[in-house]
Amino acid sequence: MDRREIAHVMRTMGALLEIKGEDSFKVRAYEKAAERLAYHDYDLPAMAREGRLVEIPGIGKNLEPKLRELIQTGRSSFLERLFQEVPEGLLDLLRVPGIGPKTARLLHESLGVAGLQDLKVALQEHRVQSLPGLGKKREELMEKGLREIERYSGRLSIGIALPVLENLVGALSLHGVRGEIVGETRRYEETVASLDVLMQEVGGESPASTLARTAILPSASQSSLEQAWDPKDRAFAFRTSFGVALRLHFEDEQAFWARAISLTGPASFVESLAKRAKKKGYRLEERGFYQSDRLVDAGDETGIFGLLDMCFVPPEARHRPELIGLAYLEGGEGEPQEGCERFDFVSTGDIKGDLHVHTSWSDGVAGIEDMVQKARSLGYSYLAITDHATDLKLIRGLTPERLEAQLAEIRDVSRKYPDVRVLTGVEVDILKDGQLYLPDDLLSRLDLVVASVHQDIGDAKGELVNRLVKAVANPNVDLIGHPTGRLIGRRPGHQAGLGPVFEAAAASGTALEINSSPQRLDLPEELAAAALEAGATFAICTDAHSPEILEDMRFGVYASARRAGIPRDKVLNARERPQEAMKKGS
DNA sequence: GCCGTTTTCGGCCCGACTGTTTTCAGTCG
Repeated sequence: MDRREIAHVMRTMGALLEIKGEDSFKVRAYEKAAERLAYHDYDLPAMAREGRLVEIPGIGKNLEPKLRELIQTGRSSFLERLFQEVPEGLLDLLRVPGIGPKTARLLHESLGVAGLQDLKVALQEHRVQSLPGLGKKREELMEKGLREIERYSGRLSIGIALPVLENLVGALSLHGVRGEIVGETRRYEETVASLDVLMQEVGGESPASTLARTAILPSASQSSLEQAWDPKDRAFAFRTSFGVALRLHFEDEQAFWARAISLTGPASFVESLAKRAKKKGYRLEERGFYQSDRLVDAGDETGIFGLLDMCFVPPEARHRPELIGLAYLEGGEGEPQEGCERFDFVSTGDIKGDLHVHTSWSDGVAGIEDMVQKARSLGYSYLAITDHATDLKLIRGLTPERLEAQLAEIRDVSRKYPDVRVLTGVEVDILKDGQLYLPDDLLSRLDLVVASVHQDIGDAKGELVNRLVKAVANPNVDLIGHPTGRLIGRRPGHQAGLGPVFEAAAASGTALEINSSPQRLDLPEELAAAALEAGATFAICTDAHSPEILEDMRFGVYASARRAGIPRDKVLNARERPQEAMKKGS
């Protein structure tokens, strides 16, 4: 079981306890433990064996046995008990805006609502507004949120899907078995409906034997493996705790890459590639790349594109038909890969620094020095420390006084690490009237100012676009943080009518963030493409609240920027020197 | 439920907003 899947189960336990009405700090303890497990790479099987799980911060005498069972058997009797008391579907209700644990329980106990489908019906019949404490407004809020949730139901964030599959492929390779990530995950879709890996068949070994030998699914017996095998699909399908299926496809060596192309998709791309093949005298099928009924050994996927006189089309660009046309090298011979600058999108290797991170000066969990050390380990040339300046009380934000104190600490840390330029910055709130939370004279002294909307996200007065335009026009603002404010699968954010913001940003040189957090991916691909069209520049940032999250940069780069076709010269933090990444210079 | 103790229990993420109340519970950032 992947550590992220274990973390997911712990989080589920917490949520179920919350619905049961348990003490909120107890719930919090499960969430904290889950967080810890998700982001730290402990050798869990060894620690479980040696009774050392309690060494993990947040794991005490009560969580230890639950965690150990989960690690060693892939099951949890505690979770199963909880599910007997609280229907699984109630968990989904918690994602609906306006529904917390109390309301979820109320809906269940008085209306028998046990999931999203029940809720939908109850809302349609206006039975929800009759409940004590609820009313018409609440019903409308739920109805609106439900639509957003339905769009993402049964889907898993790329932020979990990708690392889980990378781990799995890594474990396979330790056993000499080749695996490639395919499907939506390979294309960096924001969310995926299934987890797909293509495994190469091992000569003289059945797929079930190969799988049993690699022990990547410790809880699966040989017989259960044989049951999960679908000979027609040539794939195993397993249920995961994430609610999406894990599919392990098998193919022999000769047909491996043809099958990989087919499984990577999307269907429209595979179809047009097959047409191209036909035109070039080949036949591209699901299970082989042929010329006159003979399997062609093209080497790998790139080789197949080459034989079709095409540039390699990166998987994350295959959903865009106009890009496929660009890949054709007519009359082309020789080295198609070299002539493919048209796919020269910004890449993770181009990123020279992160311009939006938090520390324990506001709601981050690590100190400035920890973040700087992590930035160094990633090979960055610069890092901007941008803690919150906000009047939201939950976050202990930076006041002018605390900001002064922080600047002194940044100076000290800077001296210690001369190889990384630590930029002074702030993430300042855009208030309800479009003013910023800190005064201009203070902002003008900082290297970099991120301005973001955290208040009145619901945009009660319909002023959001004006607020953003006002912030963009402020000469002290370098970057607009998570411009739409969406949270994937939870709230849609403001995705319509941002044209004026993009135009203002292009005119003033204020960059727009592509927030790399897999929960946000904001700007999303379509809007990033629109902003690019409008002439805007971008900064791809992680918004990290802990050092590990600095590694999430790739999600912004791939799942938004590259899918939108953004070139590196439009990305501030792909620039070599920090001064170039700041509008004002330094 | 965890942690850190002044070692056996109290603190841990606070407070505005909302819609529903008739004095506030629940949600959310």
